Amino acid sequence: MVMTDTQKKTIYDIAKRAGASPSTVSAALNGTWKKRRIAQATAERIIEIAREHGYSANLQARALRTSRSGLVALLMPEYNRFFSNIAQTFSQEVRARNQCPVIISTGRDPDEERSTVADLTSWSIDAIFFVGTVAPDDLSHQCRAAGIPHVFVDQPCAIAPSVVTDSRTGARILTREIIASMTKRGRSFGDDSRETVYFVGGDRTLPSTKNRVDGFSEEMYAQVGQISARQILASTYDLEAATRTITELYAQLGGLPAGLFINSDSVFEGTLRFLATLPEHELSACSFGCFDYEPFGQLLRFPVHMMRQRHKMLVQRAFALLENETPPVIEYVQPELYRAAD
Amino acid sequence: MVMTDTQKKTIYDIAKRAGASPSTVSAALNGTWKKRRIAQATAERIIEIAREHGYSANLQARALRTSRSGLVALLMPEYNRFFSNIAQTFSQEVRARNQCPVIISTGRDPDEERSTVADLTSWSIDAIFFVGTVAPDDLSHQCRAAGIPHVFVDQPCAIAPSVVTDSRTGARILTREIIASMTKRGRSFGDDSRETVYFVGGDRTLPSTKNRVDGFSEEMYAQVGQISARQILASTYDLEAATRTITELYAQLGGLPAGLFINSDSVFEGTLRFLATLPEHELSACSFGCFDYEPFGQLLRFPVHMMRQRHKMLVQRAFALLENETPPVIEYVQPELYRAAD
DNA sequence: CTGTGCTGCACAATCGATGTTGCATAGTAA
DNA sequence: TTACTATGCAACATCGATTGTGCAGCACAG
Repeated sequence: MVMTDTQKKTIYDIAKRAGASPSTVSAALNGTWKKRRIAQATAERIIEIAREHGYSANLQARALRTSRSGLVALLMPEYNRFFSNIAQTFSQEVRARNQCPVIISTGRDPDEERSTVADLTSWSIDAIFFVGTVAPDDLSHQCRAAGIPHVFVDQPCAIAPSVVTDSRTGARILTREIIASMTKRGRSFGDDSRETVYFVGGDRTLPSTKNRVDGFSEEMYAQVGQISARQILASTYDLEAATRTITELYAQLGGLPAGLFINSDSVFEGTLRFLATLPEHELSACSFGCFDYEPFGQLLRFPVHMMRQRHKMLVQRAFALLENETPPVIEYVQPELYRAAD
Repeated sequence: MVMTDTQKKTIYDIAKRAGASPSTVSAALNGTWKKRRIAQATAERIIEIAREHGYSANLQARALRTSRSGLVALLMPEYNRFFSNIAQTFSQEVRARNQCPVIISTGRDPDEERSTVADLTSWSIDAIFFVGTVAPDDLSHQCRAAGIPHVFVDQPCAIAPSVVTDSRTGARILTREIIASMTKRGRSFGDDSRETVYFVGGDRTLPSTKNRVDGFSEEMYAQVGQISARQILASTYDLEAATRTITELYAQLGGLPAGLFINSDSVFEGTLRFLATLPEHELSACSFGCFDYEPFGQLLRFPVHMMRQRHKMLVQRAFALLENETPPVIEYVQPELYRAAD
């Protein structure tokens, strides 16, 4: 056996070995030989030789020629639990379609997002999935200009197909659960500003947070008859900031409120850094709900109700929208309530 | 303003607009114009025109010509907490080098790993980082054959540069901590098979688990004078399997053992699914250690000591090895102990 | 006025795969 | 025998950027 492994094989090499022309080899290897009236025997012989020599096509060359790369990209803000789940499902779905998943995190930076999309278009990417992006409309325009099919997940875009969790309904249900839990604990809504539910974390300029705030407010209003702007502490998803927010709230109220609506996994973690310092009885007097699912949340020293976003469904619906070349619609996926044992 | 956004710009278009030749445009735009003795004024004019027209290079064409893609890949088994952290750091480092990170999960499937590497070589990838791969030697051979620089992280390879956590030492330290915690709880090592520490989870055929088992065993032997094979329950990283394992152990022992060495995040989660069903006093009688860092682990109803792998350091050292073209060495990074308040 | 050297750029080959066009040969009908 | 079609394949242009080579034009020395 000659060690020719390090030498790159091209269709020209294979053509020489097979005594055929490069174009015949190309046709044989990419499956179009039937269309191109290559004899089956010839095709099979070429395929065999290619296999023997460990040939694999140069994908740059192919992409340059066909202007299709076989790459499908996923842009997401960061690698937290939710996004990682999305990424995992995305990878599987792309691979199932015989394409190559490319996953890129842009850290919630709009400039980074823009330049990444520019990069991707330079790679003649076949499609882009945007998850939780900051500036959907700009990105959609960019893609449209480059003729790249794209879809938004978890963050709606007015001018492109989107699949999002129904945050408003989810937030209503979660709020209802928190209130029910409060009642079980014998807390009732009073004049004391501690005796109510506070909404912590997220970014109100983003639709998902906005919808959760809306759902929260609606349910509060429906059940309690009032809701104050002071109850909404939603300015960022940042973990450290969440720790500060809850610490300040605690100081200001002179203790924990009767209920906490925690927006997202990262806020959950940040909040817990403070909560972990509190004595048992303070924690068990408060009712917690988290809009995100965190398995470890089931196992804390106190019950936490959670809304689980159905990441698999989100991704699969997104593929469906993409493949049907749907016009700009927003499709909603209902989240699931995880009800803690109170 | 003419809307020419959808038209793809090439150096030929720019050349026409600038009244220059494509090669001059190329040199101006890719920064080699000085080497190629293009007048600064010409270069600047071309650059300006290109910016006006929103030109961006066709990366396929560049890669085809130069056989360098600007892509750097990370292969990892799945998106758990540890790997996601690695991915995050990796992305930042790659971007800081003006290259494009490509992250792919292969689900611990050797065939998938092989075919993915084959794909990547077809993309003339510039370098590959392997994290927690199943068959390092095969992969290294593949890369070597294709002339692709590569490095292994968290899983050593005998024939390529590797950066791994010092699992043996880490496991010794964690075991020491568990034993100390047991002593505080007034548990001592006796004939009763409950009165000792059990090692749960992981895959002994993999070096990292093997080293942790070794470290665990050494420390047990050093402190207690004996260690039995029955104490090692390490056959898989699977989450569900971990739940079964701890359930069976509990049934078999008639309760929790005095100490548990939990190997990895996923095993932690699986174990907790069972532990969450137990009453408080049983949990507080057992000493827990986890070889992985899980922020929520600090916030459970019982203390858990954790070894935190330093993912940032791992990735940065891996880049260093790659860039210095180090010969096959294994570099060790010490993990950090998180000591729970007992 | 010729020769030498430098500056500034254009020309053309090249990377590897694709696909259109065209040219032989064989087979069939008239 | 002639005309026509179908078959099987090779030639060649092409995708867009890179890069080795060549050639004007100019300055300056001899």
